[in-house]
Amino acid sequence: MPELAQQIKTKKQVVSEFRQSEIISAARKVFAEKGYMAATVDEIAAEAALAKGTIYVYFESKEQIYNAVLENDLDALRARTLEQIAAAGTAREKISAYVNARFKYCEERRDFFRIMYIEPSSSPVLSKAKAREWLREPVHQLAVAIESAIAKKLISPWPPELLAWTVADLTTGALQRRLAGTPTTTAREDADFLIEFINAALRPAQVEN
Amino acid sequence: MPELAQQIKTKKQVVSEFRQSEIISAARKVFAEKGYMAATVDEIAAEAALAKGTIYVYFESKEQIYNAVLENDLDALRARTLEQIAAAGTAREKISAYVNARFKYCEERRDFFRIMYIEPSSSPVLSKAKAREWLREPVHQLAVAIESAIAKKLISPWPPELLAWTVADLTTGALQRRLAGTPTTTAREDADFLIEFINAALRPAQVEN
DNA sequence: TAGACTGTTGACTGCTCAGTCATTTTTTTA
DNA sequence: TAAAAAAATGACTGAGCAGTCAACAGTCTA
Repeated sequence: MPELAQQIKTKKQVVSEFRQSEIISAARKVFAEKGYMAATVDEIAAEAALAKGTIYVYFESKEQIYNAVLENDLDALRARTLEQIAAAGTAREKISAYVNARFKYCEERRDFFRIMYIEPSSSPVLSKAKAREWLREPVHQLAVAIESAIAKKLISPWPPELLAWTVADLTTGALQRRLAGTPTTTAREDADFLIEFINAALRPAQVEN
Repeated sequence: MPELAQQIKTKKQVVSEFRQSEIISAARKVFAEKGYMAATVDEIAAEAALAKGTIYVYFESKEQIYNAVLENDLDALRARTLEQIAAAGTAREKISAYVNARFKYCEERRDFFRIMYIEPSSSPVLSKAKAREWLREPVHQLAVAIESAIAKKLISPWPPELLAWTVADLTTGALQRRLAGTPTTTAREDADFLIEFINAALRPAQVEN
């Protein structure tokens, strides 16, 4: 009965994945609150309403849980950002799309962003270098679009990669500030300001006649 | 013999301060490498070539050592940035001064910046909120200068505080990127690009005739 | 329903590390 | 140079926590 075996195995996997995602959700919350080092596996277990032993059935270590949380969310963020960028037409629109995608995702997944922005890179975990790797592709897409816009003289001739990273920095900075305090402005206002600011900088210098 | 007592006490204080600053230096290095949580007092002691017990003669706790490191360096950074801003004339020059002061200090005090940019805020330590407090004043000075430049129509009419924080974000972002990887550009190039970029954005929109 | 099997549990173990303090070393005083 | 004072030391203690595992609970099979 190979089909049945197949069936059983699949069911098992489904349950296992469900448990894993439950644990990841609990861990995300705890890590966002305490940071990697200060968070305990007991807390994650309590948050997930499971015993510690059960956690270790589905994950090998605290570190692996942490990596699972980050990989999961970084992957989704990357996919979404790339999607939005691809859907946009001009370089300026792609930049808007980038900024907006980040702001939106940050609102939706506050805990993930807290981990991203607040976590030390020096833990024995997925380093910020690895995380940066994940963020690289969207930024690179921006750079490509910027490059061709520069060729068409639509925007000032600056190094495209540098410009793209600058857009990323502005977005990160604004989001970090929002996460750090109680923001006095709405996310929309902040995002719009950023986009306006970037567009102003990109405006090619007026040609002297 | 009050003078002698005075003398003795002063000498004691001098020695004590010397020891403290030795410990702070060692701690800065270790914290920069490992982060607050992962760093151990034993490592700091080894780095300072002292026994752990001696550390506890001059500081009450690991947390206090950490705070001493940050307060010390944040204070110097703030003072220097304010100085440079004050010395500059126009708003644009003040912005340059801000960016340059940060870049310079970052080169000089790599370890401090590593702690600043890489440390979790969630440790039971001087929070990023407190650190932000320290960074607030220079940014505010920038905002003041920007405000009056806007009044003179020298730069685009955007919210001054927001603009000032944007300058800070750009600087922080660029420095973080430099610290994260092996930079392919010089600090000068990065700083100059930033300043150019900001100036381009600040350029008032050309008036249509 | 007995027995086998799968998933869950939380008390327990071993290790790390912040902080202590009785002892030793160095410096000062007389 | 001997006694007293100050500074430095590092072995030790207790707390906290990652990871384990023998026992238990729930589910399926014959």
